[in-house]
Amino acid sequence: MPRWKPDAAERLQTAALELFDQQGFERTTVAEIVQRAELTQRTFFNHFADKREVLFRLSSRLQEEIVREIAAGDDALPPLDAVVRALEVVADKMFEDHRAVVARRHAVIAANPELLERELGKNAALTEAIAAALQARCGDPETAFLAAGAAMLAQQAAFRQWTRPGETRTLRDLLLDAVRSLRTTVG
Amino acid sequence: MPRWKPDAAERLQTAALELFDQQGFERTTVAEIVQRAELTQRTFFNHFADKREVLFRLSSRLQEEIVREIAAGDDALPPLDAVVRALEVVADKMFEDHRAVVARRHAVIAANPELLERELGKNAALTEAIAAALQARCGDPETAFLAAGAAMLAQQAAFRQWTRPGETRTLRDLLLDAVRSLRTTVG
DNA sequence: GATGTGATTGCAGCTTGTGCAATCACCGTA
DNA sequence: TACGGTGATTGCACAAGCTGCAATCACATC
Repeated sequence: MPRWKPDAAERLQTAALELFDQQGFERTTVAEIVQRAELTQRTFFNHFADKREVLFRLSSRLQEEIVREIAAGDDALPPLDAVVRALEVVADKMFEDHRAVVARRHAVIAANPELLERELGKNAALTEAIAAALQARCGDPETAFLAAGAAMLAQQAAFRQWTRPGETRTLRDLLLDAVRSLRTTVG
Repeated sequence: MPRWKPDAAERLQTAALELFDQQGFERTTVAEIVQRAELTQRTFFNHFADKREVLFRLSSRLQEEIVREIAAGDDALPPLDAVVRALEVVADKMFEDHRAVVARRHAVIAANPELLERELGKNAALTEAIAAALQARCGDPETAFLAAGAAMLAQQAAFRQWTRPGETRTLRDLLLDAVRSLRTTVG
């Protein structure tokens, strides 16, 4: 028989999400999480740099997908459209079918300032990565940064709406709406 | 004679900034900071919620000024222009004459992921406050959010440039340039 | 002169996070 | 089958961040 039960990281994430959801992030200790996942504290910190990171297991993959999609896109597209198209593709691939889980996770994050800060950090890193991908194509760093930031702003507005109870439109449609609104508001 | 030396919070901030600048945020302990400021750890945590917060003493005042300036502005201005005007005024009042100190502080923050996350949190809170101030005037929440986010994006681009060594233009001018670039990129 | 206020302090204790060494199933190779 | 390397997990000791509670005592007020 195997020495350990498989999927330690996933078990830790699941246990953590359940506990954070029930009793809040601050009122949950790492000791409780590892007890539920039948592991030890040391193992928790082998998998995750800190207590917050357990909720962001997929963000690096998300960033890779988006950057790849930008690089694979049509070079003739204006920078903002290039990013938006990539976000559409990834929204369909990684979000659309998991609205309930994603909304649940987002509620946990939104309920705690520390987790919110971590998410902002991930978003900022993603924005930088997008800007770098754009710059590899179009050149000008400031344009790349502004296009990346604008796209992420629209994405954020769309995501907020998408996780509202009762909302049924797809994230892709909401993103396109948000881009239209942004063009009106800025232009 | 007075029981304690005055301005404890300011002394703590000064001591912390010096130490962070010399040896980095992570390599500096709260014990070192309070020793330099001639206070105790308990007093440090009476003044600041955590070790990072010592670098953000002025951010609440900054937020108040900007929100007040938006409320005091011309009601007929489109939302983005209303925010930009407020940012211009506050840039002149609180930043323009302190480029060296501000750049120094920004370098310390940029050098550490934890501090960067905290700054992103402050910026997000400021964006929400701006959006709320706009919404009190123009109504639509999504437009308010997008205008606030777009203005903060331009502000961020301008600030980056303003703190570059050798840059001599004013933050106000750089902000207006960034808004123009944003309009081009988005529109 | 009595009294209340508030900034500071000491201390005990919990939680997060790290370095280092040890364990032991699994895998490839001889 | 035997053998040695790999890698995920663990225990332990410890630094550092942060909190609750009670005590101090200059200062202001009456």
